[in-house]
Amino acid sequence: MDLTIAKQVLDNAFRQKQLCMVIGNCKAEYWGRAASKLSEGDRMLLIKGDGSFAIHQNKLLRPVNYMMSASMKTSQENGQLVVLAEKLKPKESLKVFFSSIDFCQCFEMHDIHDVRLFGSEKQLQELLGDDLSFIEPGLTPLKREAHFEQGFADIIAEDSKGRICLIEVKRRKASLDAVSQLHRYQQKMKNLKNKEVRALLLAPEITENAKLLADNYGIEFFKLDFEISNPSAKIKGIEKKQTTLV
Amino acid sequence: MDLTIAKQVLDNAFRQKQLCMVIGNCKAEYWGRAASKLSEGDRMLLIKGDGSFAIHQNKLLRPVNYMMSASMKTSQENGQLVVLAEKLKPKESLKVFFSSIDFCQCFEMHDIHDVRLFGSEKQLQELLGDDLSFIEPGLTPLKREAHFEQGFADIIAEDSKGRICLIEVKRRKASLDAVSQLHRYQQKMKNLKNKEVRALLLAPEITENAKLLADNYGIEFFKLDFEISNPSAKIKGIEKKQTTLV
DNA sequence: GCTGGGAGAGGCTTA
DNA sequence: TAAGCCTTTCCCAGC
Repeated sequence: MDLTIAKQVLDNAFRQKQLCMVIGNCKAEYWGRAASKLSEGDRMLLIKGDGSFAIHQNKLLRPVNYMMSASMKTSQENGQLVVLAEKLKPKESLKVFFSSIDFCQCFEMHDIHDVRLFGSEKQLQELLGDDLSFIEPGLTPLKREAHFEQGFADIIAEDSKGRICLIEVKRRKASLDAVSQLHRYQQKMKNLKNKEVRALLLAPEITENAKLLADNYGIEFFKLDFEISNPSAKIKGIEKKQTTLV
Repeated sequence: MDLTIAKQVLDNAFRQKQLCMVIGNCKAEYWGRAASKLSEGDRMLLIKGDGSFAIHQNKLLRPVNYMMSASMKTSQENGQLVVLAEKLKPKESLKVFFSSIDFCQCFEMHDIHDVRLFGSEKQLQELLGDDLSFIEPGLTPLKREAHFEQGFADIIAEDSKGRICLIEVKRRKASLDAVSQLHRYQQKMKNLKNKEVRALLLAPEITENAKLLADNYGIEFFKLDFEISNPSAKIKGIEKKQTTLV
């Protein structure tokens, strides 16, 4: 395909915020938050109406080079079609050099619906929030998402003995990060209230090291059994995993 | 475009591991790690030779629905072209229903070069590893074996007073996570060696709360000044940020 | 605008 | 295979 034609097609499409696809042999240079060089090869350039700019190889989900909210400019240099994406804050530039183009076409896209997702962490929290006796008898919610200066806990509750309980819900296997995160909230709350604060971590699983760290911090782990149905999610059960006494 | 033709084009392209692009009006259903429903709209389906499967809207960098390493199957149901992506471990399925297709084409992609990235965290570590006196006079790296055996800090060194120093390098502004991460290493090392262990956090910046937490944990923060040049990165300077005495 | 944190995170490396 | 961690993470909600 002729590079000059391709340039015209793109320039017009940018104005109309169409979805643009270019396939051809190209190289690319990025400079900004990092820097990169991509040598010649067949790639697909995907440009979207909101300025999303992505160079895709024929592998992996993610683009090999990309920019969000970019301003685009095309030009011809040395018999190549150059597509430049630029951005301020942070200052970035991505330059693609097409030596040949197999395909270049743009489409108007009519799309008013966004995806509805079920089984997110937030949804699990909501399912739990209503009835914490699932977790432990006498546990009553105080307020959801109480904000601290350092982040927040998913649920704050009070147990039957009047102790504050911070509850963190994870939809995936809990890792060291999750334990550290909850520990930070626990420490912060302890300092605020100047009394004992329980920390409860709910997750479908936990890694071995994370469990050790949780035990070390006095964080209680509960196995959260849930299923993703459609169009929602359902808590099937919650079981406390006691610290193994050595 | 005729749906039956599109089906043939795709079936053939899957066998040849080509890059496939389909544009048309579709809806989609996902079930697996979570569940989702996407109502009708114009979208682009991008399928790659390695089984990467992505439904793109005309906005955002990321696909609205996707699957990696998927097995693909096409079929026709009720006058719709159905493209099904499935996977085991974890068990997932993504079904796309095209009611109409504007475009469907596949390309053989010749591409042997991958991107070379400069300014990664690992590269910064390597630049530092050679000469720690940048950070503090008398700081010397410990044996590489120790680094590998433990494997949980970027760099392990010894200061002029013979104390073990754990050094964590971050290429971006250090957050609470970074501080927690380094603190975990510090605690672990303390328990192993049963003596004082210094923890040094090197980053271009640090958030306010992260700095407070670092101070609280006795983690020392150093401002790391580097620049991304081409084709590499360069450490420009390292300056210790003392705890502000209130 | 910055900060914190989730994500169906993805993707890589090492044990 | 699992765990841990980096990413030009992306993306969003709060402040």
